[in-house]
Amino acid sequence: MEFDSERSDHGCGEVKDERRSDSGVGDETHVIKESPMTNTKRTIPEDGPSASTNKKEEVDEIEKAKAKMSEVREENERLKICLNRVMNDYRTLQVHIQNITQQETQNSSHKENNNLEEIIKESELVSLSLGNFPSNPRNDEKGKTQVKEKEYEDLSLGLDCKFEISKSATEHLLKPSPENSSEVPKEEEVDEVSQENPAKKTRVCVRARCDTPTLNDGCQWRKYGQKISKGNPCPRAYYRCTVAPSCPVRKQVQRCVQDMSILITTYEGTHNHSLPLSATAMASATSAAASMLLNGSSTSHYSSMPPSSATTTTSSDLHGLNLYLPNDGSKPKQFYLSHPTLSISSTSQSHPTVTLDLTTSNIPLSNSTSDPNFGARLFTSSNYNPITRPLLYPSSTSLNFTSSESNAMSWSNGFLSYNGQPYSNNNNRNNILSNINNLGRQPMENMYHSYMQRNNINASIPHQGTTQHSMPDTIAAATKFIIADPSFQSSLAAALTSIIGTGNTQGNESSGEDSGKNKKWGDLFPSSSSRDNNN
DNA sequence: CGGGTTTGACCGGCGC
DNA sequence: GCGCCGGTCAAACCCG
Repeated sequence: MEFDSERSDHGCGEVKDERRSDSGVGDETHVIKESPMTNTKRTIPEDGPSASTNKKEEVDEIEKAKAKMSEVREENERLKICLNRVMNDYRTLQVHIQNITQQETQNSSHKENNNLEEIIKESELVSLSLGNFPSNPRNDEKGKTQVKEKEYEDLSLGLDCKFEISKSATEHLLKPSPENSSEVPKEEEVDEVSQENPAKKTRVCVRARCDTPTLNDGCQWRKYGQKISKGNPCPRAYYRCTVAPSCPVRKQVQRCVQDMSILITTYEGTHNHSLPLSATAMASATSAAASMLLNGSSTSHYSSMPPSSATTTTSSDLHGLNLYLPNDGSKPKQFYLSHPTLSISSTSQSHPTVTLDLTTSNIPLSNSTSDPNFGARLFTSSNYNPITRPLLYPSSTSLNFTSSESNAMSWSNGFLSYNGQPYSNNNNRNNILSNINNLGRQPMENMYHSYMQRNNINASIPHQGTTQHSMPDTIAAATKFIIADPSFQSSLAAALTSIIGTGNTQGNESSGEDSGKNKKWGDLFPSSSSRDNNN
């Protein structure tokens, strides 16, 4: 509850400040904070008896303030440089991945023409789902890579993830000319197209435990309708975003029929305005989830599972990574990360839907296994075929998923560590842990190269199914993926933020005991700063 | 009184 | 073509 009020306090009123700090990257904030201090200090020596010493102190204070400001400026500069570097790395790696994907496609095309056609079909299906694509058929390889690039951009636009990195990176990729600075026409274009094809927008469904009627996601919503939907006695509420009057974003809120404490929130559409920080967290999560789905839609890796049942959670590759253990029959085993449960699934309805399962429950949700360790179940359930997605250069990351039970995996400065309780359903625990640790000790560059190599290897191995990877490979692959994909890190962080928030609403709030609760975004993912500090 | 919610009516897509 | 169902509209209502 405290969290909710805090979030709402930091709601839309904060947008202005964030926008301001975008240009100055925090300079002004510091100036504003410091100037009253210096002002009050200045008034002291006028009344004081020893004016010279006080003046000296005043000068010292001013000098300190100046030094601090310059430090902040330097830090801002460092961050900018780091940001640029990340963007460059992102572009480079995306080109790499595209080349690899092209090679894979070419290699497998003569073997698996039918499947490739299916992939292309499904790729276009997802493209349509965003409502942002021209419907031109793309038959050549170049066209397909352009599709992927466009998909990536459209997802980020269509699902509200409008961070400067991804946006500018995709802009650079798509239009190398420097004339892309104007964002407004692009958004208008996107909105126009999406309005042209409103029935095929991708939706992002967020499942989270929440006592409140709606999930507090940082945006302002106005309820415009309520319906009893079939198969669920709980009414479904329809909300419209009211942050901007013309914002087309809508969300549906409904209680889960199996567990009334679970709130199912489905987002649809594109915000045509800046988002508050708390809203960008959720938008980031949904965008990352959707991008995982989307990027999993057009690869030459594919599951043997037919894209049949609409809502069945099945095992599939995640960016070429199978996060499921080999099936022992019915129950899929999952990759336990830490406290919150995060799953990503998709359904193939009229709206392709990505589901972020942020519930932290012992109660099995959908068809997942029980979750004795409150582990973060990380899996995809995609009816689309996976893809070798563009990878960001893995920056030096500190991704800490420490739970209250202290059984957690954590990334710190590019190294993965695992503390406390192990993997529950695993006999090869030591192998896994050693594998993880070995993996974690690799420099990030080596990790990337090894990943690329493995990708090439995997490209030559025909995929018989989605459960062919060994468990250590699964963990390693998942680890690599998470490390390498900042958007997914954002997703996880947003999920954690959301979980922490809902946890508070459930009366689990303690005054700062929770290690994650008071952590800021940058504390969770100080990737840019930590990397820069290494220089 | 303005803004948000409620709720019945209406519309369009889809399956039979 | 018909009916079901999800989604939206808009008038009435509520609340601060």
